[in-house]
This record gives sequence, C-alpha cells and structure tokens, in this order.
Amino acid sequence: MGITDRKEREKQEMRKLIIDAAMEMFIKEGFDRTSIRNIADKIEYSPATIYLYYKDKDELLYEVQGQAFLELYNAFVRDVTATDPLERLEQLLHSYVNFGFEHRDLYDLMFILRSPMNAVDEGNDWPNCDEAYNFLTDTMNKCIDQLRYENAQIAALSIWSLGHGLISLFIRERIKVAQIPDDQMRNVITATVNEHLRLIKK
Amino acid sequence: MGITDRKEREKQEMRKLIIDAAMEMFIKEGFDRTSIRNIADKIEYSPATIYLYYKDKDELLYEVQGQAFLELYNAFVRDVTATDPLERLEQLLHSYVNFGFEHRDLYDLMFILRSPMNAVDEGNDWPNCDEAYNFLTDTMNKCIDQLRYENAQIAALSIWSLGHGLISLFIRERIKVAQIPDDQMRNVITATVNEHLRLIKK
DNA sequence: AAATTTAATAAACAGTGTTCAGAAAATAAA
DNA sequence: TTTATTTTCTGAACACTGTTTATTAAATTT
Repeated sequence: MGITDRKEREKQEMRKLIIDAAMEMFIKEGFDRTSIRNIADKIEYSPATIYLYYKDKDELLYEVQGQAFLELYNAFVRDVTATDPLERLEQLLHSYVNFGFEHRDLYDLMFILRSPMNAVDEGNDWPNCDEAYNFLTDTMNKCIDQLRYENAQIAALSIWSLGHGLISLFIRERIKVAQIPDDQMRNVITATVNEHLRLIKK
Repeated sequence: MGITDRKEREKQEMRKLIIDAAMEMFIKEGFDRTSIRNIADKIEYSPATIYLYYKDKDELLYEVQGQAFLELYNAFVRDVTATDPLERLEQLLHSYVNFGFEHRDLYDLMFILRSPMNAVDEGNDWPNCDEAYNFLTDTMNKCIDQLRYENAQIAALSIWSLGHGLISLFIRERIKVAQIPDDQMRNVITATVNEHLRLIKK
C-alpha cells in the first residue's frame, strides 16, 4: 500500500517539523522557557496536535538530547585528528570543553537539565550518548599506558568530570565566586584543562 | 519604642517560619516541585502573605542557598581536622564530595540550579559562598608548594571542577552512561577523587 | 470609642502541561 | 459520485503555576 507509506512518511515529516522547532527554541530560549504553546505557534498547529506525535514535553527533550549527543560526537570526529594517542586525548577534552562553551543551551539540556524521567529510566538510556562516551573510553584506552592513572575507567570519569565541572560551573554561573574577569574566563578554563592534561601524563 | 522592636522581631520570626518551611520542602521535593501555595499550606497562611515577606520565589531560593552554603562551610570546619596542609586539602575535597552525595537536593539547589537572577547579579552574590570558597583557596595556598600545579587559582578551580563534575553528573544521572553498578557508585567516586589527589601531589 | 495604620487574604490574571469531545479532512466503500 | 468510515486536528477545559491587587481583619494610635 503506497498510501500507508506516504502516511508514515508524512508522520515522520510532522515529527521532524515539531522537533526542529523545539530544538531551535530550546537552544534560543532554553527548555524551561519554551512552552508547548510556543512550539505550536511556531509551526502553526494547535498545541494538542503536538501530543499526537510526542507523548509529552519530556519526550521532546529526550529527542533533542539525542540529536545533540550526535552533534557532540560529530564535533569529536571533526576535532580529534591526531594520530598520537595522547594527543588525541588532549584534542578530545578540548573539543568537549569547546562544545560546552560554544553551545551553552545545548550543553545545558544535554548534561545539566534534570533527566526526562518518563522517557529515560526504562533501561532505555540516551540515544547517541553511548557513542560519544565510547569515543572517550576508546581514546583513553589507547593512551592509558602513557598516563599516570592506574585504571582507564576512572581516568575517563576523571577527565569527563573535570571538563563537565568547569563548563557547568561556568554555565550555571557558580564560577563567579572565583572572581575571574569575563574576558579571561575562556583562557582560565583552557589553562585549567591544559594543567590537568599535563599532570596526568607520565 | 518596644512595640516597633516586637514588630520587627515578629517580622523576622515570620521570615524564618517561611524560609524553614521552604528549605524543608526544597530538600524533600526539590525547588521546581515546591510551589508557593505548597509552602503557604504548610505554614497555614495564604500564598499572598509570603509575598509580604519575600519579593518572589527566587528570593526564597537565594535565602535557602545562603543557609546551605553555611552548612557546607560548617561541614568543612567539622571534617578538615588535620594539621598537615596536604592532608587538609584531601579532607576538604572528600568533605565536599561527601556533602554532595549525602545532601543531593541541597547540593542541587546550591550548585546546579539556574541561579536566581532577580536576587543575584546586582554585584550582590551568594551569601556564605565566599567563605566556603575561601576555605578552599586558603587550604590550597598552604600546600601549593607540595603540589605539581603551577598556579594556586587554577589548582583550586581544578579541584573544585573535579568534585563538582563527579557529583553533578551523578545527581543529574548522566553518569549512568559509564554503567557503574549502583552499589559501587560511591566507591568509584571516592576512588576517582583519591586518584586525582594522588596525581596532583609532587 | 473612633480613627488610623498594619497585616492577611480572596480573587483574579496570565501563564503552564495535558486531556478529550467534537469538528474537519482524507480515505474507503457503495 | 455519494455515502460511510477512518484519520487528523483543534477548541475548550482541567488542574496547576507565580504573582498582583482590592478588600477585609486585626492591631495600634489618637
């Protein structure tokens, strides 16, 4: 039946229309400040229509997160170009921190926002998040012998925590207490990352 | 005038009544899931009354954050007992991570929640937050010569970021992607902290 | 006891996520 | 082509949210 195919295609197009609008508004205004009615207005449908394609607002978040994790993964692939394993780890961490710094609202909804409980939790974790995390563990495994860490899992967690800590303290403005001038913020964060990378090397 | 004194005292008592209820509910239910009406119900006043004592919900958050930062500072004072400077830094980081692990909703509203813009931002930053941060910088300064860091400010930021990164990834459940069994979570976090402490020492 | 100031609230406003009965459109059957 | 059926969409409502305001109740001063 060609007709059911077309219907399925139209359904997917509608989902895309909704999610693209949602993503754009989540990035521009933030998740909390974007309402279903706002999204509905943007795509010129009634709010109720959105619920025919997505279960609830959390499912929109979940979907956008999936795309965002893919974007992060693509940034890794783009930025991590070296052949030397250690250099690759350095590029990876810088790519991560850079991503957070450049795409704050996206980073926020990926790593800081409370997780969408309805969508996740059923064993069913984030799409494309594994890929990004595996990129880290793979990169780590290939240079772990050149690092002072004893355990690759802990090394990965340590690197991630440092990067996430820096970015999230910055995004949520807690870093203010350190009284770093705005125009030096980027440099200080980069320096902290570099210092950490220096210390973990053998 | 004794009467104005009593009125002032009653006003402060009312503020305390409100903020105690707010704090209890923020901890138990989280900031977002606690409404002004919920708080009003708890203290058996009308919602509008709360607005006679606090400008808005953000001011309640701001006030609770102040108390929470004081609690964190007290935890530092309680836990950091060693005389050896390096040992003190270790105790401090463990105290911080422990606080986050044990008081998740409190930690959440202190360090993860979007900052209350109406209350903060006018140069007027968090109360008692400086004290806690200065505890870190002081402790850091006293052992910086025994560390491999070149700069005490960056060292402090690095330590803080690692601790905050770990706790916030855990609280917001992003750490799930690392597939650490629940019953080992605490150990892995502690191990990561210890590993970091080991690597930064000369 | 009356006038005035202070304190508390009921009710409303504009917004939120979400549901559901019914209208409109598209498809299938006659 | 016309009728019947299925699919798609929406207006209106529900139960919330933070916040403001006009009005009532209480306390204080005159």
